[in-house]
Amino acid sequence: MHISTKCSVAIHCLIFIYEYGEKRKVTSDLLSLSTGTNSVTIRTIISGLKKDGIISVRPGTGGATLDCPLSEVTLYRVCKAIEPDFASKLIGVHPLPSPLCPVGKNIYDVLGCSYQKIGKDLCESLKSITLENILFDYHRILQKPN
Amino acid sequence: MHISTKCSVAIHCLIFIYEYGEKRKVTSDLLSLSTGTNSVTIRTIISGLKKDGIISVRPGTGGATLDCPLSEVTLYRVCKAIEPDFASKLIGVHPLPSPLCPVGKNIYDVLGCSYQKIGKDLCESLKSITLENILFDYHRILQKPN
DNA sequence: ACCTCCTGTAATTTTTAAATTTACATCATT
DNA sequence: AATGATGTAAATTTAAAAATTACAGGAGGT
Repeated sequence: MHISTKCSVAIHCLIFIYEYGEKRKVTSDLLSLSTGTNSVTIRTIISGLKKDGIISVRPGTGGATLDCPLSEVTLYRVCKAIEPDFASKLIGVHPLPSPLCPVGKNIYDVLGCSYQKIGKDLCESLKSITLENILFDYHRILQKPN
Repeated sequence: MHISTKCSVAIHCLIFIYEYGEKRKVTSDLLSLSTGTNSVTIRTIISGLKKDGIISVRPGTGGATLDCPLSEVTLYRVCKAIEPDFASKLIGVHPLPSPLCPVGKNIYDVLGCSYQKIGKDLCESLKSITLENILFDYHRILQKPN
């Protein structure tokens, strides 16, 4: 049905970790401040990224660092890490079509044919953008006056 | 942020109108029953499709009919008709990043670069599927035993 | 001309999903 | 042991989507 803002928060965190992860300890509280998102949400996102091997989090004492080449971190991988079945709920389907109507009885399967393709195409599109690309944009925007 | 279930309801309505629009008067109440969606929502969807020239609705007495070759009705056109700026809100962005943080201050613009491309790709994908394709799937599924 | 059935919208309420808050167990370092 | 983190679970709050209610038209039948 939708890709949540979690994806945006995740990328925000990854940029932050890349930029500051070596110099200082990047905790969920710090990311919470930078993103304006509460720290529990940050931790679930971070937890997903960690499980996927994109970042690692120092146990006990805390702090996150990138654990993967920038060019291998695609938007697809980020979305998948934080919401494994995001692609299948891109477009919502009305839940109560009439089983007495030939259209209503079959609409779910019919839409499935097309929506699967749309989902696959979206995944390809998300795979085409990497954290490397995004950091390039970030630095370009940073250097712009004002 | 997401493509709503309205898109699915719209396609359901279009299939229904194609199948029964000539034989009987397809009203919003009938579509409401078939889709399991209330008739006001149906009417706003129908209204969008009408404005786009996909269907026409007999004024006063009611009833909708297809007004466009099946091959020209793409999913893109349907989505656009019922939600003109659907592509720009595909992926949500967290609304309150810190303006004091270099990342927070620029994240909106940075994400914009990538999200615009994703949005464009999605539109292309949606353009590749027509009502003709969907009706083909529908009839194929109808003919399957059980 | 009037009644009926339908559309088109506006305004409100309900429902549902997402995000926040609260709470606490656990894990390293000091 | 004490501190400052993470990792989750459960409950509350918030915000978005859909349903409901209400009503002003339009066209055709009688």
